[in-house]
Amino acid sequence: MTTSKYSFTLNSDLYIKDPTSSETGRKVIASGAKLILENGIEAFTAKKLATEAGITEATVYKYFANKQRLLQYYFQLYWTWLEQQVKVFTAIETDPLQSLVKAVRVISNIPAVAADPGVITKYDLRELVINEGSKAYYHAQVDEDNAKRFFAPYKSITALLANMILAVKPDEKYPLALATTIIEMSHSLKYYAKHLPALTDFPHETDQVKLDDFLLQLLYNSLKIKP
Amino acid sequence: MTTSKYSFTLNSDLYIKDPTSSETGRKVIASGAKLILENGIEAFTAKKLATEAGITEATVYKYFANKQRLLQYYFQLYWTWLEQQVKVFTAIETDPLQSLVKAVRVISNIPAVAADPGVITKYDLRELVINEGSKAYYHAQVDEDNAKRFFAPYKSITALLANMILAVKPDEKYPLALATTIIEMSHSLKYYAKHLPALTDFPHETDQVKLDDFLLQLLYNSLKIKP
DNA sequence: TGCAAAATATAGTATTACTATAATTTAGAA
DNA sequence: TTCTAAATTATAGTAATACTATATTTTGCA
Repeated sequence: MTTSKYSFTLNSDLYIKDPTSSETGRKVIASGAKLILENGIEAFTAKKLATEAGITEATVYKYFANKQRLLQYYFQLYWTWLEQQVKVFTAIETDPLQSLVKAVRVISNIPAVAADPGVITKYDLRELVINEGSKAYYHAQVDEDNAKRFFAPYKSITALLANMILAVKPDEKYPLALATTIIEMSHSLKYYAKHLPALTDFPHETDQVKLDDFLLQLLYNSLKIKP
Repeated sequence: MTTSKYSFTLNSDLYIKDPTSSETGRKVIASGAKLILENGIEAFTAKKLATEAGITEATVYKYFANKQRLLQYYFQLYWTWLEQQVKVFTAIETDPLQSLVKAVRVISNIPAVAADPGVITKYDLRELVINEGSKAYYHAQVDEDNAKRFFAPYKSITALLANMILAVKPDEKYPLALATTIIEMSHSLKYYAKHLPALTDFPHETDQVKLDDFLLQLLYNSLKIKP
């Protein structure tokens, strides 16, 4: 493990050379995210990344062993950052329920902001993880990768939310499964709203409000609390 | 659309030649499922399928244009079959709540049974869909594929469950999102229990009972009903 | 200024995801 | 039974991919 520019620790087994340690590395990250967002991970190749970033294919492989690792890098970066966000935004709350509600809102809704050129916004990073994130672990090598602790940040934010659930309802039988449900659905329902709206009751992209409302309802009802 | 051996209709755009119409086609389906289950869709190739099935690579392409279509075929087969199961098993119930509970149990739990050799069991088909199913729609071509109605059976079972939810609680604001949540989590929590148990409260594969209990709890609480 | 590290240019390999076509086998109709 | 059409095979080929290797050049910094 090494500390990177993001001011938190990412698993160093993910990369060969830390991409935050050089301008070239940062270009790999930014161009990779752009291309994966535009055309999906399946259409993404090292050659396209090299062309987009203005570097050579061989250089790409100096940073990441393969595209699965690059995807897992984004995955880890996202969840690590999101957990930090949750911690920052809930720190000011004193009431456990208010904390929990705040946490769900932070997880469910990331505002779009103007980007520094050549840097991925968190909004884009989130969209990347919504679209492709599940492929980081729905993979034949999941157990190996899990042993390398590649999914630790995802587990960590889930555990954090589960503990906040327990703080509100200490006798909750399934805090982890409930936390997992909230986190997973906050992402997948967003995807469905955009691409398979028949699976949701909030078909338009604009209906973030309804998604938040649904998730909070689910939570309130599960904790048997009145809003 | 054509009617196939499964006694329900699958979208004929999924295949070039109906694989249920010949022994060779059935071998493609059975061998494909076996290989995808064993090593995942990423490691799966037409050549391996041909070798496994004892046919030639060219023949495989007479049935399916590419492996994405084969995956979507399994996806559609599974959800079509599962919806039928739900209908069969809920037909005998008269009480809407009992119907709904039965539906959730059918969706969440498919018993392992002895296989006819050379035929995929529903249990294996389910595992395939749990492991790889999301890749049928988390894909850059999702909108095109949706326009071709490849996801119709998935939408259909979701709508069925949503209507059962409405039968129990007519003023439910988000019946579709709730149905989607139950269906999605019944599959993904099973995967997590096996591979990322830290995300669940029922770590052992044996704990199907706890998964069922969790999903029913979620449902009861959402509908504000006491078990 | 000199040296190590970083990046490039270049090349090459095995595999994949198909497509094409001619030859052979098979199944069913006349 | 023979004929025909369809199914399948055998064979071949192509463009692209996912890397790996290595010698050369550039760059950063002590």
